[in-house]
Amino acid sequence: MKKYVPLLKRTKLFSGAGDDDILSMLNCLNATARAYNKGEYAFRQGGYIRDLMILAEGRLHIQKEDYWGNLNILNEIRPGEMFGEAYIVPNSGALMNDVIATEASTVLFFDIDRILTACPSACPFHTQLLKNMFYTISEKNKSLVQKLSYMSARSTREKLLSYLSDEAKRQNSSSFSIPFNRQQLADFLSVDRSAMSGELCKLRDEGLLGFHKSEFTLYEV
Amino acid sequence: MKKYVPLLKRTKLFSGAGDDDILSMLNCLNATARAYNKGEYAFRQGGYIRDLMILAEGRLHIQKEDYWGNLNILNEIRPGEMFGEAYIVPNSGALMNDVIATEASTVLFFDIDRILTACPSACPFHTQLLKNMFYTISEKNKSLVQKLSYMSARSTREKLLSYLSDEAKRQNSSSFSIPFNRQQLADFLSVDRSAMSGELCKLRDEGLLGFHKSEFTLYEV
DNA sequence: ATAAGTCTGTTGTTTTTCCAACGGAAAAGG
DNA sequence: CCTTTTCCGTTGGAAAAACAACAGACTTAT
Repeated sequence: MKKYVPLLKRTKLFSGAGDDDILSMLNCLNATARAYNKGEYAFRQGGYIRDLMILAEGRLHIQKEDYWGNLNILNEIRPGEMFGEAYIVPNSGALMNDVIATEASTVLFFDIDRILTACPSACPFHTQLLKNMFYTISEKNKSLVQKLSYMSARSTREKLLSYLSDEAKRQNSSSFSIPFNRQQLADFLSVDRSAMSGELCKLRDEGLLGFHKSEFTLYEV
Repeated sequence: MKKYVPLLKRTKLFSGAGDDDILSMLNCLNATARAYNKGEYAFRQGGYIRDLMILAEGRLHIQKEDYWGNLNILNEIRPGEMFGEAYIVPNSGALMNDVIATEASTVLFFDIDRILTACPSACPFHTQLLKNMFYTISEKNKSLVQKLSYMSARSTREKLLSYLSDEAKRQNSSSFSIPFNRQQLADFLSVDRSAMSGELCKLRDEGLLGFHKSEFTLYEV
C-alpha cells in the first residue's frame, strides 16, 4: 500500500497528513486495493457497499440505465476522489447505479466503521480525517447541487452554457478541456447527442465559443 | 431553546439522544433560533453561511433564479431536516442559491466549528452526533443523486413517472400526497407547468394514475 | 498498411415542449 | 356573503429537441 502514499497526500481526505500519518491510517482503516480493467464494472445496481473508496488511478463513471435502456452518466470520478459515501449509512439499501471503469483503474477501500469509531490513541490524524471527510462530502454535495442547476436549464443551449462557463470558472481559464467526448457530454447533460452537436456549432458560429475535440475556449461577447 | 427538544429528538442529527444529551449539546453548540415570515428569504444568493441549520417548523425551498428569471426549486426542506451543510467548508465561497420560507418557519443554528472540534469530556453524545451528521449528509447526497435521476429523464412524461413512482415507494403506498402544487412540481422537475398539466391528464386518461389536487394514486398496468 | 471501428458534424422529419392566453373552480380575505 | 386572488386544465401556434440516417475524419487493431 506504500506506493499510494504520494497520491493520498494530495487527496482531500488526507489533506494535511504526513507520510507517517497516512501509513498508520492505512493500517488503522484496513485499507485494501483492487484493480479494474477498462470497461469493467466496479459495482452494479443492486449490489451493496460497506466501504469508503478512493480512486487511485484511472477513471470511473457512475451511471444509470433506465427501464428502456437509456444511459445517463450521473457523475465522473477522477483519481484522488472519494466515492461511495452515499451508501455506507446502515440500512441504506442496494446500489441504485452502476459504477464502470472507463479506463484501467485502481480503487482503494477503507473500512467505514473504523473511520467513524475513533481510535483515540493510535492515530493522531484521526480527528483531522473526520473533518476532511466531512468537508469532502460537503463539497460533493455542493457539486451535485451544481449539476442539478445545469440539468434544470430548460434548453440544450442553456445547459451547455452553464456547464461550460462553470467549467471555465473551475479551471480558472477561458480555455480548458472537458473530460467527456460528445456522447458522454450529451449523457452527462441528458440531451440528444446530435442536437447538442448542432447547438455547439451554432454557438461557435455565433462567436460565443470555439472548440477542437474536447478543448473549449469561451469568448467574450 | 428547551421547547425544541421534542422536535430535535425526532431528527436524524440527534437520533438516539436523550433529553439531557440534547440540552447539553444545544449549549455546547451555541444553538440559536430565528423565525421567518411566509415568503421571507432566509438566505440570498451571494450571502455566506457559517452555521449548520435545522428547520424547526414551517417549510423552506432552496431555489435558484437564472439570468433570465427562470425559477427552479432545487430542494424542499421540511421540519427536522438539516441544511446548509454544503457551504460550511472553509473558503467554500458565496451561496449560489436562495432559501425562501414558503410558510412561517423557524430555523435553528448550530456552530459548525464546535461540532467538528470535539469537546471530549462535556458531551457524551458528541461522538454519536458526528456519526449522525455524517449519515445525514450521506443520505442527502443520495437524495440529490435521486433527484438527478428524475431530471435526467428525457421527457416530461418520464420525469413525472420516475418522480411519482419513487414517491410512492418512499411513502410505501400507491396512494400518496406530494408537497407541491402544480407550479411547484413543474419548477421542481424543471418543466413547463401547462405542458406538465397536460401530460398528467394524458397519464390519467391512459389509466396509469389518478389524482385530486396533490393526492396521487398509481395504478398497475 | 489496411481494415474495422469509433467519433463527430450535418440534414430532414417527427415529436415534444414551450409560451401566452383564457375560463372555470377553488381558496383566501374582508 | 361577496370580492379578489390563486390554482388548474385546456387550447393553438411557435420553437426546440428527439430521432434516424449518413459521410468524412480519426483511432485502433491486426
